[in-house]
Amino acid sequence: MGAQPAKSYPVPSVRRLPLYLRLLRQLNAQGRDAVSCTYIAEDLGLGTVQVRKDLAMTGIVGRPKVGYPVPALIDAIESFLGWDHATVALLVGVGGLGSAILGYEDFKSHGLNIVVAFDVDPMKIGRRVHGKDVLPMEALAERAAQIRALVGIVTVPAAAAQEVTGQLVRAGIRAIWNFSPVNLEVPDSVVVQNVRFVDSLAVLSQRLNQILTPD
Amino acid sequence: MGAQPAKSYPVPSVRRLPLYLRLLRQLNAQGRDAVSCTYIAEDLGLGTVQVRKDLAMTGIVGRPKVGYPVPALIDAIESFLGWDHATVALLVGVGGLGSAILGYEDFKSHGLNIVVAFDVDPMKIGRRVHGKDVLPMEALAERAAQIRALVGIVTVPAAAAQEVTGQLVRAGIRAIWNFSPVNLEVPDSVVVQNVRFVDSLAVLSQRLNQILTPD
DNA sequence: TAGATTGTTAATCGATTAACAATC
DNA sequence: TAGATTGTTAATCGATTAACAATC
Repeated sequence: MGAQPAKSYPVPSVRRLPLYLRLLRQLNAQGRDAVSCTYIAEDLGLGTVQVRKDLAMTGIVGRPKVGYPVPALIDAIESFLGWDHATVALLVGVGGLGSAILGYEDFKSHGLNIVVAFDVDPMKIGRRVHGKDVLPMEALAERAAQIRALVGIVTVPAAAAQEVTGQLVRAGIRAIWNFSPVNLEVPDSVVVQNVRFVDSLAVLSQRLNQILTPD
Repeated sequence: MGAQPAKSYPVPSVRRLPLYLRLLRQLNAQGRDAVSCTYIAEDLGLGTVQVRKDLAMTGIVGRPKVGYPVPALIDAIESFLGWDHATVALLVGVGGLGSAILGYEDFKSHGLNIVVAFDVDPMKIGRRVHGKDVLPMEALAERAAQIRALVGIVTVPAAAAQEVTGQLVRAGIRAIWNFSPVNLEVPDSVVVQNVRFVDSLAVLSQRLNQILTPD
């Protein structure tokens, strides 16, 4: 008895799963029913052992000489990530990035169903963006409960991010996908995943610097 | 003689630099002229040794008992990343995400100057988006040379990403910031940095799954 | 001086890769 | 059967963390 160790998987491996999934869906569409690690590794520029380890994480079992069954592997990855069912999400902050995310059709095939958006701007409230209603912040708590939203997407300016996060947490949201540069404070019962463009830009800049100054 | 080993820095450390920079700029605006690792680590939720190692990478030297001089540390980070001068960038693919990036003012304070955009859509060509001209793809090579663009931002649909990348490489671009899900092929002389939303979503989904199913 | 803080060397931890046994 | 491929255990590599010496 007591709290389970809550088996944790390597983040780098989890991050690679969508890469596999994309390739596998292509292969599936082409009617291929089996694929080997060698093939996947070759195509994605990874090591064969790494691919095997990553895939093993999802519970899939391959067959020597044959490889992995494509449809079963797709199912295994989707089920491991919870992408076999749609998770209800809402978005706060209908600026440029928020609007782009509302219009990004791909999330649907990745387990995320963005149902409604919220903003403080009276010019935006009442409109529909990519088919989704933009409601006032005051409606957040009630609507979130109504639709049983589990994920909150934060695309507000930095100054508003923590305040919005508090509202999301109080509204019963369990995961926050944060596109603002702020380090959000949340209770342990809520998960935060950050997407910070400038972090990625730093790596780009540093590597560009390096190839430009052969010093 | 011979090719230098080209000293490489840990990617995780480089990715953390914008986090430090953001805090330091805040402190600087408040007029603080020195800051300790303890303070930084506390504020960002990191370890003090990690902060020291990361900052040491930029060449900054601190003073025991005092800490680091804030303005000098900002300069050190900016110069390490090449953010002390604007790097000229162009963007290809003026869809939702592309437009959002064109309007994202923050990149200017992170060394990136997005000068012009390109698209294939006749409805978009000739327009201005967030003050930037949208030109036809045919104009890419000439304009890229004219403005001496070093960075190409790829925000086109997956199907077009590799083709566009080829055009960018031929136009003399040295770094590609790729927002498409495709693994781009480029020569060794060109750097690619990927931003893939669904990779981040995978981590979010898996962690959400984990807190929802206490199993 | 005493003590806070930096800088560095050594130990730990976790992910990747290599070696090899198992199996269809 | 032979050989390709999976699955796993051990070795390596790199990043983080701990211990401690240096210094203002």
